[in-house]
Amino acid sequence: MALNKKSLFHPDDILLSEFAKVLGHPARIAIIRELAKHEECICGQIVEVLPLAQSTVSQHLQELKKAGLVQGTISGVKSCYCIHKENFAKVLGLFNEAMHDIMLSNNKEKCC
Amino acid sequence: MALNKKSLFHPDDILLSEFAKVLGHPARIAIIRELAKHEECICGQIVEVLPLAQSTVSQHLQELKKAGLVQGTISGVKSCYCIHKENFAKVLGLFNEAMHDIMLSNNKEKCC
DNA sequence: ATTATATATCGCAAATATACGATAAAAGGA
DNA sequence: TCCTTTTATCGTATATTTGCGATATATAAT
Repeated sequence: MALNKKSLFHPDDILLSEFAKVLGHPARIAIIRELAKHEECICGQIVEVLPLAQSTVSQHLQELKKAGLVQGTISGVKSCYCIHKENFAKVLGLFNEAMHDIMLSNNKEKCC
Repeated sequence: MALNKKSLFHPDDILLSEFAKVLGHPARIAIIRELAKHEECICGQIVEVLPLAQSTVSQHLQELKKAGLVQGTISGVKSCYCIHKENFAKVLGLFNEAMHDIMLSNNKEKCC
C-alpha cells in the first residue's frame, strides 16, 4: 500500500466510510444489538454473549467508542457501556441521507 | 488471528456487517456516488475521478460487484457499471431496519 | 496485420485488522 | 492487608486489505 490514500477523498465520504467500517464486523454489530437490547448497560455480559475472548471484545468496544457510536463509564469494578444515541443518530442520519440520494439517482432502468 | 471467527456469528449480523464493510472505504463510497450521479454507467471515468491507480479502482469495483451492490457488463472495449438497485435496496432496507430497531431501543436516558 | 485503448488480473509489498494470552490496574470483599 | 473480580492494555501471530506496476486480454482503429 505504501501510503494511505484515504485522506485524499472527500471528507463526507471518509466520514460515511468510517461509520460503515466500524459496523463492518459481525462482532460489533452484535455488540450494538446487545447494548440496544438491555435497559442496563452491559459490560462483561457482552463477553459472555460473544464467541470471542474478553480482550478481543474489549478491543471491539474501544473501536466503537473511538468511532463515537458507544460511550462508556467505569462504575466500580465494572465498566458500563451504552449506545451514544446522539452521535449514532447523527451519523446514521447522514448515512441514510447519502444512501437515499443514491437510491433515487437517475439511472432509471437497468443500464448494464 | 489464528482462525476466522466470523462464521460463529448470527447470519443476520454477518450479512449486515458485510454490507457495511464493503462501504467501509471512501473509494467505494465515491464509486457508488459517481455511479449514481450519471445516467450513463461509468467505466474508466471512475478512474479519472478517484485518486487511485486504474488497477486499484478495478479491484474496488470487483468488491462492490461481489457484494452485489454493483453490476457490470462489457460493451466493446469499455466496461459499464451501475448500481444494482434491487440488491442495493434490499440490503439497505435490512440495514435500516436493524439500525432503526437499535435507535428506538429501550435505554431511555443516558445510562452511562 | 499492427497498433492503440480499456479493463481485468497477477504478484508483491506494506498497512491494518483480528484474535488471543499474559499482564496490568483498579475496585470490592474477605 | 490480601485475594478476587472485572476490564484495559500490551505483545505477538496471523489474516486481510490496500495499493501499485506489470502484464494479459479483448476490442477498436489505422
